[in-house]
Amino acid sequence: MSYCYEFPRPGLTVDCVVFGLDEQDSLKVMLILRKLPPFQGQWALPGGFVHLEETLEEAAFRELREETGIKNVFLEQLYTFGAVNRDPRERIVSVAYYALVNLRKYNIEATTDAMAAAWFAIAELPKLPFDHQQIFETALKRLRSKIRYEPIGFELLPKKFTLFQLQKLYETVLGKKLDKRNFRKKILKMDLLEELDELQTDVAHRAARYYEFNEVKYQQLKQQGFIFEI
Amino acid sequence: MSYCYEFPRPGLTVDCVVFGLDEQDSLKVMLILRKLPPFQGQWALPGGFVHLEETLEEAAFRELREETGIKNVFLEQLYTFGAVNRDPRERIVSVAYYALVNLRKYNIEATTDAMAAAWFAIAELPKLPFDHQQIFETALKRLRSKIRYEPIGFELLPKKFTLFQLQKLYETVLGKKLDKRNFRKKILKMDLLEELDELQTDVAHRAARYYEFNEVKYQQLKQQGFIFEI
DNA sequence: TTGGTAAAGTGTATTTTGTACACTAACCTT
DNA sequence: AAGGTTAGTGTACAAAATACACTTTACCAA
Repeated sequence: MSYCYEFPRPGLTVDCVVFGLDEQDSLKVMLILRKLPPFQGQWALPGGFVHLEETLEEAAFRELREETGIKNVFLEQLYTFGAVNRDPRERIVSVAYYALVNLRKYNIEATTDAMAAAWFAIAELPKLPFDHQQIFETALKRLRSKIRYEPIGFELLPKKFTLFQLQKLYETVLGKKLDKRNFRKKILKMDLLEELDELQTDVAHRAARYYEFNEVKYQQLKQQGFIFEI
Repeated sequence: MSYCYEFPRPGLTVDCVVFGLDEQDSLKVMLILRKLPPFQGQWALPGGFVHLEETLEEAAFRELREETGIKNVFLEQLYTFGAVNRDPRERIVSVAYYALVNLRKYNIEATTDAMAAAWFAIAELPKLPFDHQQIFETALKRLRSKIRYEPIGFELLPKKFTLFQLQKLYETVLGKKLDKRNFRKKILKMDLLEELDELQTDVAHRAARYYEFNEVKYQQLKQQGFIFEI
């Protein structure tokens, strides 16, 4: 069976840049091992062809689920890459998405076979096929700028987190140290975090308090013109 | 002649939202009158199918030139729209771009036949076909947020402009009044404008000084971490 | 020529926000 | 009991944002 058109058409794919924070607060990206040519056996961004009956976002979620087991995560369109020779086979245009994941929930072992997908520190990525290096760089740049004026950082943390975890996250993503007192003052003043009655346990020092991000409150404030900014 | 593939493929198009500022400092969008079905005879965003041998940006520039006569303008990718039923014929995915134009240079009469393209005030757009209303709204939102932290507003003005023209532009796009003294203080402090030895002529009041945006200086400062912000 | 009109151009005082900085508290380990 | 580790807290200073009103210039019309 084949599908014929009057004019030639580019192929259309989606690719995903999945970011996660590991236990040492370092930023990682999930790559998959390609099982088919081209670039068989190389690590690459998860992705694949868009089906006719699904939206672009649905295609991105489907590929993520199929290739890495990840679901129910923050996912946002990044940019569409359309260089003429980005794929060695033929003209293929790719709509890139980026995702933010609480990495603790997605130990690779639990979700897919460990040989097919793995987390890589962003400073130690292998050489990527196609224009995936460029896609990754675009995603990292977007994450770094977006995290400053939208509260998307919480997507990388567990539901309950300490203020210091949050600070470390910002330090990691933005690549600079922040002042502890000023950071706390600023984030608490926004009134977006719920202070929980729960403290850390099993830590070798004074236990920190847990907080939760209040998404509903954020949406309300946003309506009223509030602008999140770190 | 026809082109056949093993799996069905969506069609791939580009659409452009072209913004211009008219003489009364009001924001306009260029629409074209569709000559072919679907939606024949309706006003719509300029756009068309992506060819195999051109990038997405090249396709957007080509369609702009062919349909409106516009060339050499600021053009940037906006978002890719992929709802399953956005086109009544079949599945078509569209990569949207937005453009900023010095409208005085592009009087419709000078560039293309006046019946085929026209400027519309953004508050008085006709009903648009496909998801073009949504594309337009996305573009307007992008323009409003981007103009605050990138010096793209200058693209809408002639090369030489007065500070008051610039202020009016910001007031129009952002939809609020700004303080004259504070605006001048802020924009001049950035040191991105060249004061020219030239004044307005033929105005019924004190003539204002012309200024020019210094793109080279902006790129240098940006390298050094400078962030433009209004 | 003169008076009216319309926008140009200019400075300061106040408020708000950002920044720099150091010690005590609590809990675990040895 | 002492030492190690992170939690948690306030103030003084600097920088940036904001609010605000009058004089200057040029043309036009009477």
